[in-house]
Amino acid sequence: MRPEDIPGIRALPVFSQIDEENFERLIRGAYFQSFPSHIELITEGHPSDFLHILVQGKVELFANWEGRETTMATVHPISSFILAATIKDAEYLMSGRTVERSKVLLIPSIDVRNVFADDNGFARSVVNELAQCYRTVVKSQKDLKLRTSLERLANYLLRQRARAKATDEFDLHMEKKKLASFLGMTPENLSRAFKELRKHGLEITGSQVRIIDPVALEEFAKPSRLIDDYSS
Amino acid sequence: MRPEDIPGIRALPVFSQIDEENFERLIRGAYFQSFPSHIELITEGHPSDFLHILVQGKVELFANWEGRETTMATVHPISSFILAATIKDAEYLMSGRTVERSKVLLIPSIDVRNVFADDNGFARSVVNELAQCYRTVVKSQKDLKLRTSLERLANYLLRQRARAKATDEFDLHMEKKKLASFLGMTPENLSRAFKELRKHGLEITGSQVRIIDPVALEEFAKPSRLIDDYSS
DNA sequence: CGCTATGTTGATCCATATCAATAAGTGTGG
DNA sequence: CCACACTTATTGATATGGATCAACATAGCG
Repeated sequence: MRPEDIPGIRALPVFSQIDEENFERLIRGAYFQSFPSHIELITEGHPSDFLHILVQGKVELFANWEGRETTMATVHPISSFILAATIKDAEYLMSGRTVERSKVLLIPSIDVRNVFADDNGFARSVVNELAQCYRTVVKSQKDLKLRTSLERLANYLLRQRARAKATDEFDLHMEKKKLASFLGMTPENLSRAFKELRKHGLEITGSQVRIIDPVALEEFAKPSRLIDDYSS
Repeated sequence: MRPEDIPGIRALPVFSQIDEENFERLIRGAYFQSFPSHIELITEGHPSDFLHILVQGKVELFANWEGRETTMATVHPISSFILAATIKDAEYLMSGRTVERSKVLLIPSIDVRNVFADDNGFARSVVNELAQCYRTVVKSQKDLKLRTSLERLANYLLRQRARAKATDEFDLHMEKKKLASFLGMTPENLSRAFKELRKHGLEITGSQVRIIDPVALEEFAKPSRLIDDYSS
């Protein structure tokens, strides 16, 4: 564990309220590992041995059933993933793979559970983290059940725009294939959906998105605080 | 608050690790309320004033967007709902209405947050509860994205069978209309799906389900521990 | 530079939604 | 307790969003 990496980890919301001594305990057994792209880090159904913290790169969480596969989420630095499985000492519900060169901090799950049992500040941070995760999935569920794929795409793009500090030109930071899977559609359908959104003030060239007419796009997408606001 | 109701509340997992004194503090400001059927208890977008605990009856959690509506979950006694919003002091993401005469314990959210801040056992119970909620929604998301509506119905029925202690004859404890919405389909489609499942060993008369051939149904549904096991 | 995976476009198919008409429940008030 | 009204459930006909299949273009990578 390189000393210069510690502050970033320490600053994570999930570790913010933790006692200094217990934080030491946590990272004592932890270690960084670098992975090339397209490496499966965790596999659904396996027990949680490590809490993963993505420090650099990008990780896709996905799930399989009967030969089908779907992208559930993308993890960006710096954030932890599969916290719930670690705390519950349960098996992973999702698999995770790198989509680019990534650096991950691996904290033995047993240490996480031990510190969780001892450190009251940490327990409260975990609550916040899990409440956030839960509410995010609920929003995503509403998105899936209440909207058509075209509406989901339009709202997704508006959320990306907000993340990109409201600039009207930004990059899809994802292969279209994965974006399609994330949005619950096929690549072909996504391709056509992008064309369809030209009617609502959108342009796309490769992975470069340009929102020509934000008002028109919003008018079509009808974003909702209760679905699209990922800050609460 | 009637004394005879307390033990059931106290026994809830979410209150199990709480200090006696703090439990008192929690229920001091709490009160029971009885509602007829079809009453909206909470509304999405509103701030969380009370943690709700359903003691008797049944409550449907649902969500709206642009005139559309979908059933997200059904709450059965005895369990709390909208815990995440209460802890985070955030607005509700779902609305809730009674679907039959129900009795609900209302605990002021402010008390819940105060006790959460003071009581370490409670903080840990909340973690368990939220981790459970999170994993349940993730499973439900996988169900939605990886399966067709027919497969979702078949697996739903197998889960109900497990809940009914593996008896092959049981009641749908829900209107078909709501079941359809919960499963992400229309009532018409559900009606046809039930008929289709006759090929796979299922019979239904009104709300009475009979699984004639559990093996055939499982063979079709292909239930998965990582989607359908609601105990972990 | 060429192989392989991704993306696009067109044609077609299918699952599911929508529309419409009954039928069957269910709750309410007389 | 019955009758009416209203909601829910079923069934059929049709429409459509989205999937699948296929061919080709493009781009990223070794």
